[in-house]
Amino acid sequence: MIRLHKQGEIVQKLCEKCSLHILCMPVMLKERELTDLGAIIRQSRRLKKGEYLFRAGEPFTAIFAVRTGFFKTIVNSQDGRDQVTGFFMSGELLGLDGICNNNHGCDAVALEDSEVCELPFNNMEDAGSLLPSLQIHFYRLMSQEILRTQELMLMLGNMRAEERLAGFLVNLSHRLSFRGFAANDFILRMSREEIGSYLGLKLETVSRTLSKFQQEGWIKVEHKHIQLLQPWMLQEMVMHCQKAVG
Amino acid sequence: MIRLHKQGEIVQKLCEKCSLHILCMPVMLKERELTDLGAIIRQSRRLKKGEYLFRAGEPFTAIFAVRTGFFKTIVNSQDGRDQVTGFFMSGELLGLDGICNNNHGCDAVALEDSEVCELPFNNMEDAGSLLPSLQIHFYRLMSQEILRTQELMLMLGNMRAEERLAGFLVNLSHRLSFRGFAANDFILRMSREEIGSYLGLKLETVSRTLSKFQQEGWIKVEHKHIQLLQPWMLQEMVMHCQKAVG
DNA sequence: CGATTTTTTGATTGGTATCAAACATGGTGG
DNA sequence: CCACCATGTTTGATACCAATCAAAAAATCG
Repeated sequence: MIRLHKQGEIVQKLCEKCSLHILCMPVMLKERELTDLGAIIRQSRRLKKGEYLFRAGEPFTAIFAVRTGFFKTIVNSQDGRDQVTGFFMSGELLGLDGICNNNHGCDAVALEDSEVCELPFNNMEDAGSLLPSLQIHFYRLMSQEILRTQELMLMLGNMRAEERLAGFLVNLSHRLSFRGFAANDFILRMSREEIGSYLGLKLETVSRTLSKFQQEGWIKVEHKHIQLLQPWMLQEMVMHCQKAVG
Repeated sequence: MIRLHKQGEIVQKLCEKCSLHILCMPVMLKERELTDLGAIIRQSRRLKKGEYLFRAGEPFTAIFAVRTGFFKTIVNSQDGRDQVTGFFMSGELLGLDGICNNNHGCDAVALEDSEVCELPFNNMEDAGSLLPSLQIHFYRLMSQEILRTQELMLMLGNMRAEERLAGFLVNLSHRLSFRGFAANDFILRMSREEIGSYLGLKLETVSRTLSKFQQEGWIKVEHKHIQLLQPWMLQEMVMHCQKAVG
């Protein structure tokens, strides 16, 4: 938990749902450990829309937790084609794929003015040996990222355009509501093209599919403002998709 | 390194390239640490072809390193469709996605008679605090798994059937050669359908594409026996694919 | 050897990409 | 404040790749 912030209460609320909560809330820890942990989280960093938090290939020194704002990550293939591999909102972690080779495996770009907490990885290592529970917590976070990419693989490998987009909207809705935002009324921070890249579709297909969902009465689309009118229909589509269409 | 094995030398050779090498080779560690580490790796376990090492949902207690043989992992989607998410050969790690929720996120099935080393995760936690370098090594392994799935996502999201299969063969070739096997002459341990599931293709497409590669003279296919005659052509196809086809 | 499973190959269908053009949006500078 | 341009979005027509349906051939297993 970052201290000395003007809007202390708001920050605390954000932090409650953060993956790094345990690192920031020394209250739960013993007195001795508290002092040791003081230096783990470094002061937050602000980024303007479009700014890069890090780029693929840059030396890896820290992991980041989104405090406010929205990010995307992009992997660059050898031949210039690149793909969005994730969208990250407050409380979510960026940069875990950099640990492996000591340099970042993807670009991270702010999709709106944002703020992140920086966790230098060296401190992390030290803290891990001091606090076994922290080490395990961190294993969990990394494992969760593996689960996330597995789910995405399932979408990319098995699902049709409509199912992928439905899955995307439902997932976004869940994550927003978990963080206390409206589940069925939100602003898309990313372009149609970025959604397409993430889902392995072309931007025209994304646009067409959103229009179709609107015609069906399942959602309301006003540019980037999305309302889920019948979210259960989207959920349905992700679950047994071949029936819903065939 | 498992001791007291009949074919000591062969085992040692296999272990040299194993991800868990560092856990098994106490030679590199100080005397005191050696004793502590004695109990980390548990005796290996044998599985017959078709046997499950673990199933999705089962309580997670250990991570496994393939010692000999070949495995696939499968994620089950809610509606019954499932997808192969990886193939694992000797030295590679299975079960990392189970840490997150304390139960396994996928099935792991032996594709031939196999043997694994079992690493109880509790021991792992203890060992991590004793040996910081070990903890970091383990972070690296998990990060590597994230990188692997990212690469696969790129294939599933961006590539055409030919490119995916070329990428698959090249990847297999690299991993085999890293472990001292022939790079351009190997036996596929999995069926066409399993390859298809992994690559987001139907088995017919896999079969057709292999036939096409053979007609081009790039590979030789004899059932499960594959020879790469012009591996650079496959590599080429993965790198700048649109040119090679358009 | 026969039964079952896997693989190959062909014909057709269908979903998404591609190409193209109109339209809306948001930011910039006059 | 508005005109303007660059960018992003929608929608339509067409093309193409891979899925599907189908059937024969080959391999595996008991």
